Amino acid sequence: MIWFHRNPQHSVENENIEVTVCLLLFSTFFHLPQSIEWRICFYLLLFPSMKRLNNLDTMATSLSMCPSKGVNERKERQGYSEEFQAMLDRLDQEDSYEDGSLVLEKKRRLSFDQVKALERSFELDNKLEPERKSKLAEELGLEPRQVAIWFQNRRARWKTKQLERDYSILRSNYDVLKVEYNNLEQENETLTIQVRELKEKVLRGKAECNESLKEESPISEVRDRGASESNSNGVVKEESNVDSPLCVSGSLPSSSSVINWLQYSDSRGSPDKMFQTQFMRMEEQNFFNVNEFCFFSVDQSPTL
DNA sequence: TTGTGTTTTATTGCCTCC
DNA sequence: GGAGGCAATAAAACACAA
Repeated sequence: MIWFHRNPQHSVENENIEVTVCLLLFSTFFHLPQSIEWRICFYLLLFPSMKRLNNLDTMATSLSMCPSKGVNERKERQGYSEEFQAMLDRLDQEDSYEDGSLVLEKKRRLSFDQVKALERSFELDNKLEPERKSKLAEELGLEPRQVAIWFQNRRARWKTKQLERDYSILRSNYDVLKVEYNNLEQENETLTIQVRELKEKVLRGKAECNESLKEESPISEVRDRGASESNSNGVVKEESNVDSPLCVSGSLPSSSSVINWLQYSDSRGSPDKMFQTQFMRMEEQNFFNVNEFCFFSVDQSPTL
């Protein structure tokens, strides 16, 4: 009975041959009749579902090793007894109808030419009007519904491809933006470092100024005292502040005083020109803030 | 040969439009 | 309410590696 195994990818023809060989052996062994009717009955007994997979005539011809085709079907059956012929007809009819509707054929792929014609038609217009559907169906020997289904599935495939294309475009745009963002981030970092260095220079300049003032203080004190003696309204103190604007004790220099100090020290030739130029430019653009040096947040990620 | 993944054909259920 | 479109899915056919 190992012969009767079922395999989904096993062809019906091969299986019929195997069954036939097995039946012949079985019949010989048990002295059973070896007529074609007996073989088919035996076959149907063992494989009641098989009558749906292949039509009975194919099975019968296969079992009898006499293949028949199309118009010869009735002729092939003429060799059967009347009762058996009637049974075949009855089974054929049962096989053709199920719950009042026709049993559908097994799923068949469209031929190359059919697909080519449908593709051509789809390229012209991916929507199918009833007239075109009927015409195409007639030309290709298909059911109008098959044509409609093909167009429907083709539209779905086209849509999927289109989505993939759109995605790849968006992806490449995103990659470009990301590279630009990384460059800007790097630039921002460089500028931040540069600003920090400038700030340190400013503080260092202030310290140097304080030291130099300490050295000059006895002279100025004498001068101040003399001036205050001659003029008691404090004008001289202002003059001394003009000479050294950064030296206002106890607070950081204001931006205007920093500029004045730069001009002052430039006249003496101590800070370098580049430093002054950058500093002035930042001052003009209101970029400079003593407590905050970052140009923009680096935490902000690029978005499309 | 067989298991598995992909493609193609077909069905079902829902929605929109006329 | 019927026709047609669409998304989700089933199932058969096919391709291919092991």
